Amino acid sequence: MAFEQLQLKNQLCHRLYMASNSIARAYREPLAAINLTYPQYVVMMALWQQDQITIAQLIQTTSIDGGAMTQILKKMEDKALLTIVKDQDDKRKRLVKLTHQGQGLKVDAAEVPKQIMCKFSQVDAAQLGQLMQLLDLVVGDLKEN
Amino acid sequence: MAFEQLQLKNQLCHRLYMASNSIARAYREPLAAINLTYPQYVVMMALWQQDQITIAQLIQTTSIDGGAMTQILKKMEDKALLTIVKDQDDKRKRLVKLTHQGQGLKVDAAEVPKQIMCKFSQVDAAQLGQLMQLLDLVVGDLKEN
DNA sequence: ACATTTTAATTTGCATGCAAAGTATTTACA
DNA sequence: TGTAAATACTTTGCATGCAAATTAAAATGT
Repeated sequence: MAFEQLQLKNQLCHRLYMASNSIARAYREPLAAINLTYPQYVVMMALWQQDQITIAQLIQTTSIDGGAMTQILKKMEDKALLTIVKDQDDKRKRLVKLTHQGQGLKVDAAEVPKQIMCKFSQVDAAQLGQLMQLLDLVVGDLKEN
Repeated sequence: MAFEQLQLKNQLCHRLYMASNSIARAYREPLAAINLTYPQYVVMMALWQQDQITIAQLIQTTSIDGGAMTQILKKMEDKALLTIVKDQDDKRKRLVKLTHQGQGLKVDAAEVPKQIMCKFSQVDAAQLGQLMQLLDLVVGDLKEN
């Protein structure tokens, strides 16, 4: 029997696993400088894009797990980056809102992507674009069942 | 000031985050059928490729964190998939060895990649190959420094 | 209106990823 | 040779990702 399919080096999943961990690791230092973890940074990016959204919308935008989101938001609220208030129209929902401090962090955060881009020497911008397109296709294929 | 770099939809890291989680999620069911978690599956693939290696070699091959590896191997040993013995030449080292049962699992595991490939409809084999190459470049760039 | 179902969040338990500290051996070096 | 440095693992603490159970509130159906 042929087991090429079980060769680690032929596995897309393992490439993604390594690439995802690698880039998360690369973000760790720059993000630590502004006191954010990676998922917290993703939440901030979502809120800088659109503020005053429900937790469900935040989950939708970020693809972060709901169970994790509760914990992440709690820590971010402790750091006074945002506040969470009940939606008066639908009391099941809770609205997430950036604080002044949370909004201000955007300026410092803008440095983070630049620092990351500096790390790329073998890959050019066109290839990164192509890579993102391919990743979108993969995510799309895996989305529905 | 322009903040395009902080747009979530322009971030490679977020694409990788989603793609990696998506594919890990896709593996969950098929792997549960053979009672393996994803990292455990990676360890098994490494061992099916080369058995009787040290934990350091296993870490090198799989890119799994050392601290996590200890725990993962412990659970796999409990499931009787492998055994761990001290290397008599260098007593710091420990050798990981598949059990008969661990070796036998390879046949069932061979079905897993096939089931995953079935999920891809938008992406063809050539694109998957290209994607893997690009991911290698990214990992390479992020490796040093 | 009332019960059922659906939606929005939180909570809990398990399995990592990762940094940092700790232990046991082995190597290297003065 | 004796001590410092390096190597191979393990342990611990924190932050998720995810599934499953739970709670609260709103929407549906009869």
